[in-house]
Amino acid sequence: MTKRSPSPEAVTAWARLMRVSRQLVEKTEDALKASGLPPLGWYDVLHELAEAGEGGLRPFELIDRVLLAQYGVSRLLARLEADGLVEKLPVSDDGRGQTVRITPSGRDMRRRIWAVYGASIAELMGDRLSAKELEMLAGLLGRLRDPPVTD
Amino acid sequence: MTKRSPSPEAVTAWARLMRVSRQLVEKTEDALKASGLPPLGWYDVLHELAEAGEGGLRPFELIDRVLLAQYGVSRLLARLEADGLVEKLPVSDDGRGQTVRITPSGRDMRRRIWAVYGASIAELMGDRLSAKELEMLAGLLGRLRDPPVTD
DNA sequence: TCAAGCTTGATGCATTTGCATCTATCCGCT
DNA sequence: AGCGGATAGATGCAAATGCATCAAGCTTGA
Repeated sequence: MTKRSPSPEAVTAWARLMRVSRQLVEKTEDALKASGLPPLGWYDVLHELAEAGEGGLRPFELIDRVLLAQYGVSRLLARLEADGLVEKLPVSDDGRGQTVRITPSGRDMRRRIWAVYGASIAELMGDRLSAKELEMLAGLLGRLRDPPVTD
Repeated sequence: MTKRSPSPEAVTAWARLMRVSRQLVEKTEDALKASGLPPLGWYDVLHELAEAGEGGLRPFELIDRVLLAQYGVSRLLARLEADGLVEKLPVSDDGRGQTVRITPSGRDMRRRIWAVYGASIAELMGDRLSAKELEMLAGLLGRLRDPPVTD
């Protein structure tokens, strides 16, 4: 197996990406903590479940959407359920599985998190780049995604 | 305190940034694990110490450079020292402090990690965007950085 | 039909992280 | 000199994560 060297441009872009993404996450997490709200991961799950509607989602469907390992989803859902933000329903045609649905209080929590999360996004991204630049950034990032996106 | 809403462009760019950065980190960590190498955080510290040269760095200087909390640095250095990759020296003019210096075996480890890390960057960034695009990406990300960069 | 193997989700155990706090030293001020 | 507060670094304890494995249910094929 031959190892390749990255170009200087690739290294610079990588370093910026790593540093910036961690800074943004950290600041947002700090804002959430300061408001007594749960971490970002909770929002991701509540968001996906809210979008899924009454039908809910199977835990394994959440794995790819929130980029967590199977056990990560399992335990995060357990915490959300313990807090009454989601509920687990047995699924008729598969005795192993369950369907997870967001509860009213889960929807409420999602809104409360978004008030802070959204403000953080507005401050950290919206205030620093124009709409055109944001689209360009999203486009470039889309090409790094797996699977790559070409919009 | 009035909460603001982010623009759709900002939300899209944010979502892409979050997802892509996590995917890239995950793939790179997987590659390191597959080679029996330590995680990315180890590289960051070894890299900073290698750049610092024989003079080494004080632990508190690493905090901002590697974006870790104070206790994170303290414990990561303890692990690196236990593995013989760095050494801690008392510092003459401050009895509280210490200077951390990379060892030859630390330099070697840094090289071994880079062989995999660099290849990962080349594959995940270099292969997907042109040099021009990488520069543009770095420029946009630089504006999101704290403190913002205007190069 | 039923054994072999796959999928879904949970969990025991070790490592890592986060938070709060601690010790030791240093600095500034009176 | 000596007190009060700040700074450097470590650490006890709780929570979260990673890894391996498990149990239960499903599917396939001889």
